[in-house]
Amino acid sequence: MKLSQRGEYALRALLVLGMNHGSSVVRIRDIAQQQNIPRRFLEQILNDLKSAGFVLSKRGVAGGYRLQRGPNEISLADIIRHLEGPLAPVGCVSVNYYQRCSCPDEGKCAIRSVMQEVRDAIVGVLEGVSVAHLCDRVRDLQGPVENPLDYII
Amino acid sequence: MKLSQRGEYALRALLVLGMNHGSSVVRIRDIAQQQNIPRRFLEQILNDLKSAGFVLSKRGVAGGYRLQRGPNEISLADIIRHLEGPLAPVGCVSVNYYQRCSCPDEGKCAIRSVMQEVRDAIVGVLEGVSVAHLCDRVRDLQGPVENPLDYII
DNA sequence: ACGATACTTGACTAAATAGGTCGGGATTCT
DNA sequence: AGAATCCCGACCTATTTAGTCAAGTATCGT
Repeated sequence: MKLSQRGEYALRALLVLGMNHGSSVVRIRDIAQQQNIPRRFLEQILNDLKSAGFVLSKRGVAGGYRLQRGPNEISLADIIRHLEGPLAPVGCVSVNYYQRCSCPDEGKCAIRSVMQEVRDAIVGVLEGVSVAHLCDRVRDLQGPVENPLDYII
Repeated sequence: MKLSQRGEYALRALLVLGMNHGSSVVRIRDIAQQQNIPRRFLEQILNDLKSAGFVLSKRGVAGGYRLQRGPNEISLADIIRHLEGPLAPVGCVSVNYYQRCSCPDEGKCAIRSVMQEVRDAIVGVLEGVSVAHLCDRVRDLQGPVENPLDYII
């Protein structure tokens, strides 16, 4: 479950969009500058998030991105699963990306039973946190600010 | 924290050594055959585990490997940390492999605070399980067997 | 002493993944 | 029309993963 750079960028971008939910759209360039993400790379990432249904885009002069669903309907688990694949440390305990492993009997595999616990622990945290929750944490951790763009993410 | 093939092989090998603790040593070939691990690759892995102090080796005709410390003194966290590096999903919440990330203020980073919880959850499980615990689970999951080599791991 | 058996060491390789970059096309606003 | 913005696919380089291989060294039984 090591989060790739790509994954971290995606989370940061979605958090920016979450903080600006309600206002129209945010430009790639603004997100890239504010978060110090390579612009071209971020284009690619947002495109991916778009085809996955996390965000919407608007083209043209006043174009940009915004969240497709409400911030409280998107869990970090969903996002990371889409970006990085399984949350589980091994395929044989993954619910969404199950893959049989080479051991003779999964039901009797001790390593698997531990990994199952690890998976449950990870999923427990990530399913419980939505983009909206992240936004709350930002506001909790920093004092209230006038302009949403002033929040440091 | 996706466990690599190498890491899984290492855990399986250590579990075999744990189940055979007390008897003298176990040959690479036996572990490889029993666990269906490529022999040459396993050589490499055990060598690594040896220089890390997890196992001891004996050369020559009646040679093989055994655990260096007692099975209850080796936690899965230790093993995986050595093999795969940080357990934390991002470097900025890793205790043993801390690495500063690019965000302006770690103390106010909402993503980091979630990742911190994920790390704690993972470490909580893996620190709590030793090779000895794994062996217990094997015996719990399978009925008792005469020969330690008959346990399916 | 000697040969068989096992571990030891270091180099090597092929394929996949990570982390980007780039050029040019399609839309939309003014 | 023209500028700004997203869209799309191809491309690139470095690192990691999953192994393989050859030759060397220690140990034991006879």
